[in-house]
Amino acid sequence: MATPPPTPRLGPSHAELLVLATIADAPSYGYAISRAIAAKSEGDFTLGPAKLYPLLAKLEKQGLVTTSWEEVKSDTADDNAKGRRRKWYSLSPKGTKRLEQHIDAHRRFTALVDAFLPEPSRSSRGATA
Amino acid sequence: MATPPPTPRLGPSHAELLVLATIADAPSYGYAISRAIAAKSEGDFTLGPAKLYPLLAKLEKQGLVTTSWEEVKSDTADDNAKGRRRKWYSLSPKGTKRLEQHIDAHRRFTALVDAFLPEPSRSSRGATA
DNA sequence: ACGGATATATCAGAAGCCGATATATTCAGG
DNA sequence: CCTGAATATATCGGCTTCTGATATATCCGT
Repeated sequence: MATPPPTPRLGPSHAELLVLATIADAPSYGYAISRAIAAKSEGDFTLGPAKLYPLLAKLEKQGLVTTSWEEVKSDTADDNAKGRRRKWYSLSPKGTKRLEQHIDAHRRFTALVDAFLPEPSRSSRGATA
Repeated sequence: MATPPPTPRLGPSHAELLVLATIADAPSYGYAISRAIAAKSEGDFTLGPAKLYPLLAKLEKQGLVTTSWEEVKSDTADDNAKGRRRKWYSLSPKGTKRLEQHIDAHRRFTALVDAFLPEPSRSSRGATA
């Protein structure tokens, strides 16, 4: 189901955290990152190209990720064919640190929300239904 | 302390969630809301006037909150004195629903983050090292 | 009476978001 | 083989929102 219209949108920190977390596991490239997030969230959270690529460019510019191009040639392709390009993103040490900051901030934010919502049943994970 | 410069900033959904959660407990007014959030987060998260008041105006416009003015007169004040004004914000039924959506989205986001971070030690709070 | 806290609010410049659009290649089906 | 969908990257324009600064006015402690 994945919830019909999730009124609240994702903020910039959200997107940055998700992207960094995605490539922390293993290096990946734009399109795959977008798919991975959509897949793992079952469509709840999506990162369109217009949001993703500028974000990746920003991360690269800030030295949080390192990049490299891969030429994806088909079997039938001519040797001179340019093929399709993939730009791979890896987490730099700086990016790892930033990710930790994001996670920490997220955890603090969660604690803050919990502080405003004393309901005991809500915050615990698991026990979904 | 409260972490020196928390690089990741708060997004719009973050702010909306916090404001709605704050007045869910009991009605409040702008300045108090700002203080409450800063206090409960120990200064980690702050909502300045330029962010708060436009946001409150938006919430009111969308019918998520209902408002009323209070005239705060001092004991020594003349009866004709205008006094200081407080604009109180209460959560409307619509706002309650929106808050639940926010909380739900936040929980799903948290689960998504956890999905990318299989480390078992991470999701529990404390033990920062 | 003075400064700091209370209390609300706006402005201008910057940043970021979203849907649409562009380009090009590869793959699957008819 | 040809067409359309998927893969893959990227930008544009309009709009919303963020941020720091500024503005106004009152109340309280010393």
